Amino acid sequence: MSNSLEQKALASYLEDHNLKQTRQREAILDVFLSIKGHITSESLHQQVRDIHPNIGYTTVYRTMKLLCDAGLASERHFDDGITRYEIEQEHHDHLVCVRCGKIVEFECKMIEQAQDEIVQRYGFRLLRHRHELYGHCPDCQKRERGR
Amino acid sequence: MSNSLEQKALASYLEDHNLKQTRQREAILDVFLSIKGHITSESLHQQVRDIHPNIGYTTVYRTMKLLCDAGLASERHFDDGITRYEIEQEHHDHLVCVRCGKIVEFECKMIEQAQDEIVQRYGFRLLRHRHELYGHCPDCQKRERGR
DNA sequence: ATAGATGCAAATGTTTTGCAGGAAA
DNA sequence: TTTCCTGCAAAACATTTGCATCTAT
Repeated sequence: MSNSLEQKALASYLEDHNLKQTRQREAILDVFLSIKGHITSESLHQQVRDIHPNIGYTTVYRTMKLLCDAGLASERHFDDGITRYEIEQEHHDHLVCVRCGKIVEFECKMIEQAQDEIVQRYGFRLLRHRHELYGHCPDCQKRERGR
Repeated sequence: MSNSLEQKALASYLEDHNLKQTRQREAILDVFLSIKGHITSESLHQQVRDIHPNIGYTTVYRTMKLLCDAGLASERHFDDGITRYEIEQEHHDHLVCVRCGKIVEFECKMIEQAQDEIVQRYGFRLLRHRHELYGHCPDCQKRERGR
């Protein structure tokens, strides 16, 4: 186990909340951190099983909820309805390819400004937002033309 | 049953696809059209039951899928994971109050333009998008201050 | 008469919960 | 040794499917 910032953050969160550091929690965090992008509970469970065979689905769910509470992970719900987790980081939005499933992250100051105006117009107080663009990625467009 | 545009659209869709016009389908469409905003399957089922007591959940689901295929309804998945249906109309986005559940629709040309730029930058072809702002509505803010 | 629709019950897929045994503090 | 965790099995949801029956055409 590498001793990353996230590992330390988890340890201190656990300590602060009188929770225990277990091999399962470490293994799940390890696998989760090794993922580049977004991972489903199922895929996470499979990968954790490779290094920690007897781990249960339940523990994966419970631990991911814990990581979310600790601010290390966040849940994403794209249009297919399956929950995915990603590493909590600077806010960004997503471009999703509906053919191959590729997910690209983007950020746009202009849109954030426009959002603020809208929120003001309706008198809301903004807590968070989600903005997803669905389409075909360059590779899939090539593939389409190739046929 | 009123003979709205949507009723006629459904009738012609059914005819075109060799499907049958049934009392259940009419009842579901009637209730669905009477809703101002977004409705869950459960709420739709309850309301349809009031005017057509023996209708099954299954039929509600199947009919809503049919209405979506016919272009009269569309599915929405907000962050709570429960499917909601809305009347298919000009594209718009949503402001959602996370305290009381109120949903307000908005539209913003500036954002649409910014989106087009992003899509071009990554070489995607845009099919659709979703943009949701989550926060507290004015009423809930008042309530908060009142405490 | 026939294709298609319905409603029930059962299956599905995902996530949650109860609980007895097991491990960290 | 006490508190918290785990893994299993079962429950809980939302949604879908199989099937015998019914109905629109």
